[in-house]
Amino acid sequence: MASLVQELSQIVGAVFVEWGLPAELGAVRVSDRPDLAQFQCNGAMAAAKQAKKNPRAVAEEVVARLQTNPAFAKVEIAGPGFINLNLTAEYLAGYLGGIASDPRCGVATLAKGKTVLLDYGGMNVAKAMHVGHLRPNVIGDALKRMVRFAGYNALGDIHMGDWGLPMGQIISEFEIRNPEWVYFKADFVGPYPEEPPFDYGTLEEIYPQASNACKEDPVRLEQARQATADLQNGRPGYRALWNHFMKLSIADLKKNTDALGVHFEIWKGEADVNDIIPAFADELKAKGLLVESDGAQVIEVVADDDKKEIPPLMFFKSNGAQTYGTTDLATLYERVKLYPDLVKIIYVTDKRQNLHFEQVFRAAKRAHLVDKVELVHIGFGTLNGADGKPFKTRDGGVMRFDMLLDLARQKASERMKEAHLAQDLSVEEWNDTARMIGVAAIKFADLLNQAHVDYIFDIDQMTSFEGKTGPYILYQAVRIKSLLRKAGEFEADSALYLQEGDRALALLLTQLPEVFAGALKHYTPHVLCDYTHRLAQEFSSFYGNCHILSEADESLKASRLQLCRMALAQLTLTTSLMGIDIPERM
RNA sequence: GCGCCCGUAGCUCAACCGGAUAGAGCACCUGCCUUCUAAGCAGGGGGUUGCAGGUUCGACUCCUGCCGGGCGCGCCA
Repeated sequence: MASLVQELSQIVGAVFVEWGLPAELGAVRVSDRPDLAQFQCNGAMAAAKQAKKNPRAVAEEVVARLQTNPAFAKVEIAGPGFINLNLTAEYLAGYLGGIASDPRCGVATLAKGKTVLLDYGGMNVAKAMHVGHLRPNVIGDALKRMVRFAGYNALGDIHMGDWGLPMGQIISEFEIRNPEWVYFKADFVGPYPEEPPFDYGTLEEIYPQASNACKEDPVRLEQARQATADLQNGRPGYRALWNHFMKLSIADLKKNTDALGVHFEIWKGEADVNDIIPAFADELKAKGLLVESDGAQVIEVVADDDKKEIPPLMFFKSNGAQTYGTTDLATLYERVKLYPDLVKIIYVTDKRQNLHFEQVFRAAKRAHLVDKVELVHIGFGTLNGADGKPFKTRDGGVMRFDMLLDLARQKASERMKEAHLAQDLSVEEWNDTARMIGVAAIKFADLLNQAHVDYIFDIDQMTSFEGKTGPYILYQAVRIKSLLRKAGEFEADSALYLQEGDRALALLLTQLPEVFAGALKHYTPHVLCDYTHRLAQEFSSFYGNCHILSEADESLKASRLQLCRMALAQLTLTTSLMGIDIPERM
């Protein structure tokens, strides 16, 4: 199914071809000047440059042919050679009618049978999920939904931090506190207990204490390092203890990500590649890529045309231990083997890891691991407080994730009370609606900002029902739902009669395919947010200025209800791509 | 020292591959509720796009040099 802009580009492109010009120059796009026209084509200027002709003369040749086309109500040349186009109401209505009942709202499927893996969790074992985990989860999940909607088999991998020094720090801390536990007895032959002798809260508490102890005391740090090495070498008691960490942590992470509405298909972590690392290292050695440097084993990643210094990827530290470079590269190696249809891996992490991923990607290319796989790193910016510095709680701490969601829910609830909204809801419905609005507020605000820039986290602003916010979008969508409920049954494929007041909304509804394609191509969900907001606003304007239920002309009423239904369908689709749900009432 | 990112309205942010008069939201001002959810709608004011050059029909966008802010640069992840 071609989008409207594609249809128009074909028409205009064909005319360019008639004049011996490339069809691509006939590309039509939505006009920059809606006061002058609905659509424009800039190809005449480019063609004139190539053929060294007068742009207006070229445009005139093209326009002469277009004027006879029944699709256009108006074809004009403006300025240096812009071709401005307006559609007839019939043509526009005909196009919209064609996508009215399309569950994809006119967006074509772009791919089939190919797998894209997204690595976006990055949460750590034994460490409470906090505000810093918001962006990778929200952005990664949205990108995954977009990739999936495009037709790919999209897999989200949480890639937990479960194998580094923190594990050794916690294990050694437990060993100091509870040396009598069977996990630490060298002569114990098992089996180890099924249930851990501690709960998740204890684990969460112990980690920062152990971490601090190691910072202050080199001897303590050495203990932790040794424990890490022993764990990685498979010491049974440590592995049994580590299994407890995993079980408790995953349960807690699931609770948090479920509350946020973010999901993972793959719950793997750094530890999962531990066993393949020796063989992988041998392969790298055989390829001559693993070289010694200052006692460590590294992969050089400098290129001849590099202007900057780029350090090698650290594969084995001088003490033989792994780094996150080791596990990231080995994970890549495993993923490529595991998913034969893999065409792309998208990593969503803090942008401060830019250099690390450049190193990993270069190493992977040198090792020919990814000859058929594209690697993409989306580095996101910092979440700042009102002072422009990294967001902290009042007492200077890091806000826990569950606190963050609860804060958003509370704020949403306050706003609902202020607005006297949803007063007839039951307590359960009220709380659930407040929760949905809170999550929508946070996700929309996060996605609205370009991923790579830092942004100011302002909970009052993002939960506001006014302005470019999640709640505003939901509010408009709920108004449509309410309207459609009142309208009752109506002809599903009613013909569209586009009056003056309906035109702007109708025109906007044709733009989703290009918006989606652009957002997907550049990995920019904020483009989708912007469109969603424009659509909500355009609907609101339409709603404020046009009679719908009270419209006496039955066919016009049906046509307007059809527009409402399409607007709701698109709002539902675009918000779902952001991981945002729309309540029935609010 | 080297490298990456950012600098646009009072504030928070957009601007598709170099296109027309740089757009939204907030805040401010003026109208509109006996009609479908007024936390809505209609309208208004507000800009030397950090600075200085360059490339061309045309630059927020590309190039060079400055100024200001953030971040990174082998054995943490």
